[in-house]
Amino acid sequence: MGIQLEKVYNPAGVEEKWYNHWLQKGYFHANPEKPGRKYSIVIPPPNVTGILTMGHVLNNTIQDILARVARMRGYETLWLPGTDHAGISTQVVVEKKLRQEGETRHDLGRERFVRLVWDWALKHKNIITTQLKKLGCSLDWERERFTLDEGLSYAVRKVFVDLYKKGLIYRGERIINWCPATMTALSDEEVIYRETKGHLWYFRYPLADEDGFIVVATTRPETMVGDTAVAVNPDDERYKRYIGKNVRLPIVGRVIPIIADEVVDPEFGTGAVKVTPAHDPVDFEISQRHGLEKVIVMNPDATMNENAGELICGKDRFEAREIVVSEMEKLGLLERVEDYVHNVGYSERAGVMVEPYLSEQWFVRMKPLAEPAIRVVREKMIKFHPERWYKTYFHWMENIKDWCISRQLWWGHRIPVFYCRECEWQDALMEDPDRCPKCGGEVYQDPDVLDTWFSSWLWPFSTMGWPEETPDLKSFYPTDDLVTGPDIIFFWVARMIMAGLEFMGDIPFRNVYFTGIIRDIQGRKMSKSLGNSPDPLVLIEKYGADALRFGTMLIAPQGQDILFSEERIEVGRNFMNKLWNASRFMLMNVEDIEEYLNFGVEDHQLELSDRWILSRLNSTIARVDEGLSSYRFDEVARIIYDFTWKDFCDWYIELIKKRLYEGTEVEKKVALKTGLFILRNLLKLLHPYAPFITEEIYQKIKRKDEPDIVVSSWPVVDSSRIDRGVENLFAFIQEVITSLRAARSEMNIPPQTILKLQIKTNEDYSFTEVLYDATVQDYVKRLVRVEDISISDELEKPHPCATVVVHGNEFYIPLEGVIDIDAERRRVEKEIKKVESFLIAIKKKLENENFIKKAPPEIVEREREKERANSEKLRKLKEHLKTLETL
RNA sequence: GGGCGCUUAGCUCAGUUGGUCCAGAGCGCCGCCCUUACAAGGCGGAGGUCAUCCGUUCAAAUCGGAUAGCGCCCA
Repeated sequence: MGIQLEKVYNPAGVEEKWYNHWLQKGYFHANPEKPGRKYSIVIPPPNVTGILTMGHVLNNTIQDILARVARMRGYETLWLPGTDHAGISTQVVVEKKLRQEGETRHDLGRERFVRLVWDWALKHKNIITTQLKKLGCSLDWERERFTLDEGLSYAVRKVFVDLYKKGLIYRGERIINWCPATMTALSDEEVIYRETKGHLWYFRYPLADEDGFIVVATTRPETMVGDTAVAVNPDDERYKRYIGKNVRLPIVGRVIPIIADEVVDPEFGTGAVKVTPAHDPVDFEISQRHGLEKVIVMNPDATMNENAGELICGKDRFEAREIVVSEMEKLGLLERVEDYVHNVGYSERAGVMVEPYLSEQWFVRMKPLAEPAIRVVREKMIKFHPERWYKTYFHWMENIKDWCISRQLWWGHRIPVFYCRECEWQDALMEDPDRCPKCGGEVYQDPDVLDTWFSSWLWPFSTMGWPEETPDLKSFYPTDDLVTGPDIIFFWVARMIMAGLEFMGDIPFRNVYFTGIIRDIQGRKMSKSLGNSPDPLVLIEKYGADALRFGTMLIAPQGQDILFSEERIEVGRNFMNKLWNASRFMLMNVEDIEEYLNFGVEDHQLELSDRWILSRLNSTIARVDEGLSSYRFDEVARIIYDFTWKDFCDWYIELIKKRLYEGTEVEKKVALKTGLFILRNLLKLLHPYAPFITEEIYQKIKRKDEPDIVVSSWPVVDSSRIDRGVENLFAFIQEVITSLRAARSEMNIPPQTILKLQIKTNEDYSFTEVLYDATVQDYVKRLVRVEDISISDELEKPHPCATVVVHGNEFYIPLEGVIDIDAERRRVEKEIKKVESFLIAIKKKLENENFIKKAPPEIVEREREKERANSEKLRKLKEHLKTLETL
């Protein structure tokens, strides 16, 4: 009875079985010594503490597709896994946990705290790596890395020391973004600007040496206690006479100068602004130009410090704001308050308002690193997909600012700089020193750690063993593709390019594919707080990993954000089930698979449907290859989907049933062999998208000595099998069948009713001859449910009947007995209307002299042909309508 | 303020170099069917002035410009 499969595909069990099998066979392990072509990708390391999100599903499915295709194409393929220690967010999570137990990290001390975070991180790392395995990712787990690994930490230290010696790392006092919640500095990229409703307060600052005052507008009243000047634009006529005079700062009583500086926008507020050098980046610049004093008025936790004066010392910045405003009002110095919407920076991780804060931090000088990184992208040594990200990249790179890399955290790579307690000595070193090399005094290490991205930017080569010259680096660097979200183009992509060029002397990757961002169906970003972020593991359990992957790919157009809804995954599941059942059908007709695979088919034994499906298969392979090489993963998914469902299932399988059930032994074998050939290739094309189900089915239809699908060979286009003639002929037959089915349905003829059919052919049209072919007539009989066909070029039209016209040929369905004349009349009238409006459009074209003159001849000819066929169709339909009316 | 993107069927989106799809798919909707691979299915159907306006062209959903609305990034 053939090989039996379950009626419904059930992914549970199947997925784990094959993943373990693949791992056990070592298919994902890359050998750098193996001769031949290499392919490599490094994973964008997910946060250790993270869990799999839909974003990861999208991103890693694409990488897996690339890796699996490369593997099947015979490349020695490395997809390198790993995780990121995610400095701030990990430390925040563990501190929060500690707080619930009533402790702080300071209670534990640095060493114990870091150990605690390590435990936590390692525990979580397994969660995300297990999830990636569930998704089916073909990662080389023997090479798994973590940014705090010994090897990677060594690379980080070496890079720091090298850059320090080169003078590209320096320590300086600057305005940085300070996160008062986590009490650390942040880089510019870690600040998110959000439009925020606030106010503009107009304060009167009394002149110091005469009556009157100057009015300044500010959004941050609490910082006024740190003002060391008032600034106006030098060209502002209103204020020219004040420049050089002084004001007495209310509340604190300090006398500060009125200065002129170009950056002051006369349009903002009153045109006079307060200058608070220690709490505003622009004011800091002004202070540098004018030699102003910088007064820090806040503590690291954003409470006001003793410099702020008694009134607000110790108060939180927002409380201080209210106190200052009411005090100013009390003093009669508050002129007015306006509503004001402005962009305010928030900490990416902690979500609180970032404080521009003067402090001493470590920086990387970026300009010298950026220059070559701009060049390699400009010269297209690295390509971006889609291309529009070039512009974003260049804009950022050309306006690059120094990178603040020190963080006041404990979790991370400690800055390898040592200071002497006795003398001025300081240095960055690869080995921890015992004593000061200069004076022999006691030394201590800088307490801060490095920005997490300071290790991530080395990822493409630090994971491969750099600074050692390893075989991995030789074989797999530069990597081929990087797949990531555009949200980290600055954080990560740009910096990796700089690091690759600086330390490897070569680009880190050849192509960057930027995915879209997954949103919910309303277009909102997925977030924990909205609760709109589905758990991919739940989806995998419900629908299977293949369905999740395929469904996601189907809706992920290049460079566009993706609106996710679970229904999309159902589409994936339904497709897997369809494939499963098509395979089930093929297999239930097979007793012994080897027998069929060994059966040789001669070309003349192929039927029209065989030639057609072989042609379709090969053009499908070509389109899939093309789609993959242009990173059109959604399009490739659609091409495979359509070929499988429409061409293979709806048409081909339906057409071979006659041979399987009623054909000779040879006919049956030819049909099955061809069908299995199609199925085998189809499974291979689909495997990168849906690795599990394709392996499960392939195992049942492969020869015992053939390799598993995961390491089988990628289908190659056989262009001798692409036959446009056959495809056109078949399209005609499809049109005949579809038109007859539509007629049936519109006349409410129940599916059980078997019809008779008479065909009056018209030899003036190109495909007519094929209608006399017995095989083709069988196609029509089976798919339209007709039992008897009579055919001739001169045929008496039966009365009453339904008439369908396709390419000049008339198809009569005798309607004796249970016919519905009114339905046929309605149907024909509708059809006539359609043809008429089409003809009007064509005639309009053909009557246009310019069209005849200027359009290419073949286009004109095509239109003429359309006109001829449709005029004839119209004439015949009208005739038919007349006969119907006489009834 | 600068840059980028989007606007096609009720919903979500395809439509790669302008003319062989009188505009396609999935979901939803309507009708008929549990036809021995599949009801997670089959067959058929309804539904769109391709945001608006102007232009280029023999020909525009497709190219150019302007407008409107939405979204993102940067300052």
